Amino acid sequence: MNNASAERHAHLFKALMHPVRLQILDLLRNGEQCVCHLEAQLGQRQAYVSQQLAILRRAGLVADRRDGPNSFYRITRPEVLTILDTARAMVGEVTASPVASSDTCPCSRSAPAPTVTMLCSEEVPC
Amino acid sequence: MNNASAERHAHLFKALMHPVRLQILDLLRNGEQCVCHLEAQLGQRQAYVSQQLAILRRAGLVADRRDGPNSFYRITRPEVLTILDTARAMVGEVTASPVASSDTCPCSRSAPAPTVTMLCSEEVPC
DNA sequence: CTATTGTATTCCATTTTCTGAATATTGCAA
DNA sequence: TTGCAATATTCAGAAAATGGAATACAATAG
Repeated sequence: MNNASAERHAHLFKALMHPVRLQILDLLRNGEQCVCHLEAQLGQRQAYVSQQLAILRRAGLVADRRDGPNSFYRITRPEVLTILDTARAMVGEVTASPVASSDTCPCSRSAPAPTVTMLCSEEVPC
Repeated sequence: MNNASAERHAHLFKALMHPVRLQILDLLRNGEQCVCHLEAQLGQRQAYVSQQLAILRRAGLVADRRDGPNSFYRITRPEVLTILDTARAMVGEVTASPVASSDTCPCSRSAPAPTVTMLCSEEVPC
C-alpha cells in the first residue's frame, strides 16, 4: 500500500470514526430513510444530523433523494455494511441489529393509522 | 446499534483513520515485523513509527514481542485485514498489494550477504 | 560498570474535528 | 405573494489528532 492509497483509505475511515455517523449508516442498512426519521431514531437535533449526513455524503458513502419537502438518504457503497459487520465482530458483539423498523418510512404524510409507533407525519411532525 | 456500541466501533475506526497506521497494518499482513523493518519500509523516523505502533497497540489491533534488542509487531485481529480489503474495493483499487517485499529486511546494517530472504535476527540485527 | 543499539514515551505547537447556535434554503400550500 | 415545515449551511469555541523534537528505557557488548 503506497502513500496515496493509504491516504484514500484513511479518508474513508475518517468518515467512519464518528459514533453518530456509524449509527446513521446502520439505520440506512435496510434502505433509505428520511432525515426526520433519522433525527427521531438518533435523538439528535436536526441540524446536527444534517451535518453528519453531509460528511457521509462528501465521503461518497450516502446519497440523497428529494421527495417533496423530505430528503431521503441511502447507502451508495454497500461494502460499508460489510465493514460495519466485520467491525462488530471485532468489538465483540454478537447480535446483529434487529433490522430497525425500517420497513416503512414513518414520515409518510399520507396519514398512517394513528396508533403506536408513529413517527413524523403531518399530524405528528418530527 | 446503540450509543455505547457506536462508541466502541468509532474507537476502532479512529485507529484506522491514519495513513501510516494503515500502511503498518498492511506491512504486517504476512506476519510479524520488527520495528526497524517497518521504519525502513515506511521511510519514517523511528520515534514516529513507534508512536503509531503504540496507538495501534492501545486499540488492540497489534501486539508486540520482544526478542533481544528488537521488538516484533504482529496483527492480533485478523479481521482488520478483511476490513482493509473491503476498503480497498471501495476506494477503487483492484490490485492486492504485491506481498510487500517482506522477505528481506532492509534494515540489516551489519551488511548481510546481499542475497535474499534475510530478516532481522540475532545474527543480522536491524 | 559504561557505551551502543533498538525502541518507547513525553512534551508541545499546529492542524483538524466536534458540536452548539444561528441562519439560509427548499418545497409546498393557502 | 406570505407562511410554514423540512432540510442544509455557516460560524466559532472547545476538544482531539498530528507530527517534530527531545528524552527515557531496555538489551547487549565490552
